[in-house]
Amino acid sequence: MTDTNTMTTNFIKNIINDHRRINRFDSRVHTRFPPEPNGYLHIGHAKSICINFGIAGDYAGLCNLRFDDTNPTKEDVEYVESILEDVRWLGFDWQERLFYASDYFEELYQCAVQLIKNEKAYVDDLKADEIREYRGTLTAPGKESPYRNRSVEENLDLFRRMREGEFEDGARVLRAKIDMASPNLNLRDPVLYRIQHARHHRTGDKWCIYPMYDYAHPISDSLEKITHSICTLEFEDHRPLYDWLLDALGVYHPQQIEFARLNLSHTVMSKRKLRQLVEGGYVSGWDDPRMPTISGLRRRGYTPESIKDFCDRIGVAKANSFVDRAFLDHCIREDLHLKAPRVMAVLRPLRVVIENYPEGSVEMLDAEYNAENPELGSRQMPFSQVVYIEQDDFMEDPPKKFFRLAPGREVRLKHAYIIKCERVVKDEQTGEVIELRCTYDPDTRSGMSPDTRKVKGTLHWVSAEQAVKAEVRLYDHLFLKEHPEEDANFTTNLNPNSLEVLTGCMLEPVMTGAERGTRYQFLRHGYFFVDPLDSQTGALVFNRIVSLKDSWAKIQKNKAQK
RNA sequence: UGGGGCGUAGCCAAGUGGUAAGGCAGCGGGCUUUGGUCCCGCCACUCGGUGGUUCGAAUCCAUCCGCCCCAGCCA
Repeated sequence: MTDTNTMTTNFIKNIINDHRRINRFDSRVHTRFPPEPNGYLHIGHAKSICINFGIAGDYAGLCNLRFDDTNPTKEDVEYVESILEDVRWLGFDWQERLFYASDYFEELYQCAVQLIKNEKAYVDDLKADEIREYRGTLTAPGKESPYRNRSVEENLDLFRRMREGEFEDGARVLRAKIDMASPNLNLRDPVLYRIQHARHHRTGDKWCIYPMYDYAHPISDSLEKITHSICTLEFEDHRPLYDWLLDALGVYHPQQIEFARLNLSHTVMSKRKLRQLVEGGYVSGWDDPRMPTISGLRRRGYTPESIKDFCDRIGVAKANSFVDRAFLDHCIREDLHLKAPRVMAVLRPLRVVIENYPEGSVEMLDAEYNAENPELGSRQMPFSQVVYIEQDDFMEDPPKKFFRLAPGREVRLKHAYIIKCERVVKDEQTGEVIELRCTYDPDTRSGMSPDTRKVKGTLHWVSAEQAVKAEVRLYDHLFLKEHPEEDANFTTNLNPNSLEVLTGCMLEPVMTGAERGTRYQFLRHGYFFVDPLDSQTGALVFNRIVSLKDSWAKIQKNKAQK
């Protein structure tokens, strides 16, 4: 992993540096990550998590984890549990500072009472659609509710009775008394509390009125003595309300700062759309390895380090942006490059018989796990008369620059010998190549010195007799289009080939013991993860995390386009 | 047509009056028992456009253009 984070700067850090220069907030830095438990976290949330916990770490400050659980009808403990797991998995520690907005319901209520007493809030009897009408439009000012000038006593009484459950859902709301003519719609007497006779996942039936985000959030930040309340751009318009409320209450006042949320190419990021993919059966669940959710990336085999590195390197700014998926791929390849043992796996086997190799004899060849990281050690690989190679590594009539196996041509089998293709055996019916008859040069075993000849191609292979069968799942972009959300019905852009399941894959015998949740490089293919749920000893299942870069495939693709 | 933001390479992004960092992608070459990695080189005479201020402007001013967000009793 690169160590760019400590050197990178961004506009948020610039603001914080300014604050520290003038000793604002006593030079403290205290952030918070405030998810609503109404869905699973995705990589966009990871960006926010990394910013909030990262900045706290950079300035020796603190970062709280706080659930913004103010809407019981949409939230659930299933989500809070998954969120806790995801943040923890990413490697962040909120220590003893796990909070819930619902912990503050009583304080929030008392603050509302104070606003009423100061004639800064009132109970409105208008119905939802009436409030909408009274709000006006983007260009026309709104008009004041007929209930706007009730007495403090009446407001206090009504608000208390709202809490006590005297009224039906939607019968009344508590509103801030600000300015119905404000060009900022958020200031046109925003709703602070609504009546919802709903059971809350933490407070149960204690409450039947629930605070709105715009009301609960600033006060929660204030109570926690947050210094920098970092959120996404769409809340920029809400900042005047955030500031108004805290000023109206005369309480500790954090600074809200907004940044642009992350968009990733070839996928969708909104909770609503991700939910649609799950509920529509387009994917197997929130943790489907094709999903951009934290749980999906984890199931796929991405490391927390690679995700953090990615988040650190994409930067933080206010311009809307679309980060290329290729950059995420780059980050995981870089992370696994030295970490992952490199082993042989033949995904689409082609049988090769080495005619001059003594039948029935097996020799063990030494093979290091990672030539660039000797610490990973080595293992023994059996070599025998019958091996499998990749179907793609043989062509009967190869093009110019193909330097793999072809009739009459030689290649090296990595860690073993140079072999020559003598004959091609085909299925009499279909004409399909079903076996290669080859010879080997016994003087070319790896490690022998002097090395005999140089050949252009080196192939991976597996000895047939000892091979371990496995299932391998190859993943590709979930969507064909770079920006699938451009179309109203984004599901039409789904990639029909985003998952390919290969069942007859042949692995070298050392892989028998591959443990769930571990990562390997399959030589010349990519990085693979032993599926933590589906893999069994004797029935191994691998997820492709990311392929290796493949310049041969690129050449082929460019040629095909011409 | 109200308000709030944002425009630096194909994609991110630094840059805060002194002459355009870095990464990804791409292209060319070297090395290579992974067509991987690694190494070397190329890739913005110009910062949305146009005027202006200045010895000097991506940075300041004016004006125009483009894109995003806001009319939930969601967050």
